[in-house]
Parts: sequence; C-alpha cells; structure tokens
Amino acid sequence: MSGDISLQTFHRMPQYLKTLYEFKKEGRENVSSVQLAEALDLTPSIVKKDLSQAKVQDGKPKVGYAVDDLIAGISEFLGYNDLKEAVLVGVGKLGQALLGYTGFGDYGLDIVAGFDIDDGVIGTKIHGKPILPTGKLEGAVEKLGIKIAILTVPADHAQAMADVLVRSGIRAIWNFTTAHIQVPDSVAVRNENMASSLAVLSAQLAEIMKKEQESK
Amino acid sequence: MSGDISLQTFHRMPQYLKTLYEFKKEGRENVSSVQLAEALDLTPSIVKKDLSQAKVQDGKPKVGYAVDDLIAGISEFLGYNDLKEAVLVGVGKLGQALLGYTGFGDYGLDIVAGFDIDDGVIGTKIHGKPILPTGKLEGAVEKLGIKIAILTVPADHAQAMADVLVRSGIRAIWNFTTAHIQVPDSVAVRNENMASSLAVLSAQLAEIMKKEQESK
DNA sequence: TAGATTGTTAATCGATTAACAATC
DNA sequence: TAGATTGTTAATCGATTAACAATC
Repeated sequence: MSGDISLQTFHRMPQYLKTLYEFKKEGRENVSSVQLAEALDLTPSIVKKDLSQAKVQDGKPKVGYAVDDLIAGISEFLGYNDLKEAVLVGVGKLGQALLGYTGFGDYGLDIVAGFDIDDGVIGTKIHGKPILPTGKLEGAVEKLGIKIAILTVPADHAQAMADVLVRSGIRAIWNFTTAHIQVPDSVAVRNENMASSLAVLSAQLAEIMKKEQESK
Repeated sequence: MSGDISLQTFHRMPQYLKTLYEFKKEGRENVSSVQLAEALDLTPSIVKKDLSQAKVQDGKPKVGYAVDDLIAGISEFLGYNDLKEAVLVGVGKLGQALLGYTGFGDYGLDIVAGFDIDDGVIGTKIHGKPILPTGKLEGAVEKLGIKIAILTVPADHAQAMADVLVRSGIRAIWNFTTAHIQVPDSVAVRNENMASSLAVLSAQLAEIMKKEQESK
C-alpha cells in the first residue's frame, strides 16, 4: 500500500534517481545501499528501507542493486512515465520562470496552459504555453480533467484562486505563494514557501556561527 | 539556546508572522493559540510550544498574546530587522526571477549581486542588481564578508560552484539546483528541490485518488 | 468568582538507526 | 567456502499531542 510509505521516502526517491543516472553515466552496473547513502549523505539503513518499501526491485546480497533496474523501478514508482497535465495560475515573474522550466517533462509533468487576469499577457504564448483568461480556468480544467495546479498568484489572491481551483475539480495544488490556503481534505497541497525555507537556512547559519564562536 | 529549537519551529515562524499581520490588519489586538492554530491548520499545543521556545513574549491567560508584540518578537527572532547580504550564482531563468523577487527584503535578505559566466549578461543589471563574472565571486564574497549564497547554476556545475563558494567563506547555501552538493559541516545547505517536492505532491494526490476509489 | 488560556510536563506517535539472520 | 550485502525486526530518537496546574 502506498498509504503507509512516508512522504519522506517519496522526497528522497528523485534524489536516488538522480544519483543512479550519474552512476550509470560512469558505467556502473550495480550499486549498494552504502554507496547510494554516501552520495546523498544518508544512512544505508534508510536507503534499504526506502528501496524495499517502494518495492522497486530486489537487491542481491554481496552485489547490491542493478542500476538500470533501479532507474526503471523508481521512475515507474514516481509515475515519471505517464504524463500528468497541470495548469499554472498567475503568470508573473515566478510563473513565467516555471512555465519556461524544461525539467518538468522529466518528472512526468506537463503544464498545458497559464492563466492570468492581465490583458497584457492573455492571448500570448510564454515559452510556448498559451496564456488564457482566468475566467476560462474552470471550464478548461473540468473539460480536460486536469488534477494538478501550480499556484503563483499574489498572496492576497491565493485563497480565492484556490477556491476556484477546488471547484473546478483540481485535486493537487502546488502552492508557491506565501499564503496558507484552506482546502478540503480531498485536495492535496504542497507549500513552496520561500520565507519558511529562508528561516530554516538562517537558523542553521546562526547555529554554525555560534559553534564557531564557542570553539574559539 | 537556539540550538535545541527544532528546524520545524523555524519553518513555522514566518507563517505565524504572516497570519499575525493579517489579524493586525483586521484590527485585532490579541490572539490565542487556538486562533493561530486554526488559521494555519496546526494544533494549539504546537503554537504554544513554538512561541514559548522562541521566547517571543509571554501570553496572558484568558487574553492570549498581544498581536503587535508577537509581530515584533518573531521578526526579531527571525532576524528580519538586520539585513543579511547574499550573492546569487547562476543568472538563468530561475536566477533572474529570484533577483527580481521583491519579497526578500521583508525577510532581511539583500541580494547584492549576481554572478554568471555568460558574457551576454555580465556587466548588465538585472532588476537593479549588477551581474559580475564568476571569476570575481571569490574576491567579492571575501571582501564584503558575505555569508549567504543562492545557487541557481545548472546541476552539473553545482558541486564545482559550491566548492568555490565554500572556499570564499560562504557559510550558508540556498541550493535551487537538483544536484546534491557536498560541503563541510561548517556550511549550512538548504535544498529547494522541485523534483522532490513534486514527488511528494504526486504521492499525496495518488493517495487521495485511491481513497476516493475505495469509498465508491 | 468562574472560566478561558497560558506554559510545561508526560504520553504518544512516527521516522530513523542499529542489529542480525538469510543468502548469493 | 567466506564474507559482503540484503531485507526486516527491534531499539532509539525526536517531534507532536494531550493533559493539567497556574493564573489573569
């Protein structure tokens, strides 16, 4: 059951995949949990647990895991093979940068269109993606059966826009605004909050500088 | 000591702050842990614990916390009052979007310059920030005593660039590349990995869709 | 005063780590 | 065969939650 695999495990999976591609490029055919752990600053225990939970493929004692099979297994596990369509709402600076980000395809994500209220961008194409008026959002999402939305509107519009998204049938919102949005339990939200990230980094920095002081 | 406050607590602090500003705007003078918890989908227990650990300011039984004092206390706790200078390395699409992001000032972060190897952008200003050649990075960081770097280079340059940053005295790297970078313990790293985030969101979405199926 | 809410301690929960039998 | 490495179970660790005495 995917239900009892921790979200942390999912978080690490793309990192394993990236490392495996590097190993493959170097011509390696097998890899052990110790080697994967070293490359990513993890413990062999957590690597073994993650891989076994993902039911990716059995490793062989003494040999380790086959790199190719692991790549195939994790890609499948993460759903990188079947394309998931998404809409992007709010075509400001960040929205435009994300529209132009070519890496999403590798992760099975395809942004089919951007939506905005600004007549200046409506009707244009940005990085090849059509920009449509927000008014057409609900219809388009419903008609195409799209389940994922990327939210890049100004913070004070975030909740209102989230409400529209939920109404139109979106079931997963990747929230790049600083606003905390309220949605029903039937909708997943992932917050990409720069302020929170920076706060954590600053705390780590402060801790490091403090230790330095003390050791002097 | 800030050492035993969990990073999760730091992560939540900017969210409290944002909510408090909203409450202030509504004219509220006091707020209870229950109200803050409701606004952010947390428990009152964790709110009380966070606020007491941050030594922000004592609440009053029956009344709660004073909104203004809480705003001041958390801002101070997060270091939003004293400006921290940072450099940004890799002025591609994402780098440019971050250079243009006006919100950092609110968090006490000031990006003083961008660095790149592309002659096309070197010497120009992007969103008012000068773009300098990577060769000048080490000197500038050292001379200005800058401690924070934002890393937005292509993944295959990430480790090499991180090495340069460490050498020049940077002590905190905000890593927006998909690469896992190896740095000494004396340097903090915060990974902003889109692939990992998307994997988690996808897992949550799959879980939701599965539950839906089952309940039919 | 009565009762809402704080700050803190103890109980619970979940994830990571360590240990080890199985085995190629 | 001997030993490296797997997969899994038990122990540990850390964070969240629940409970409750203190108190405005």
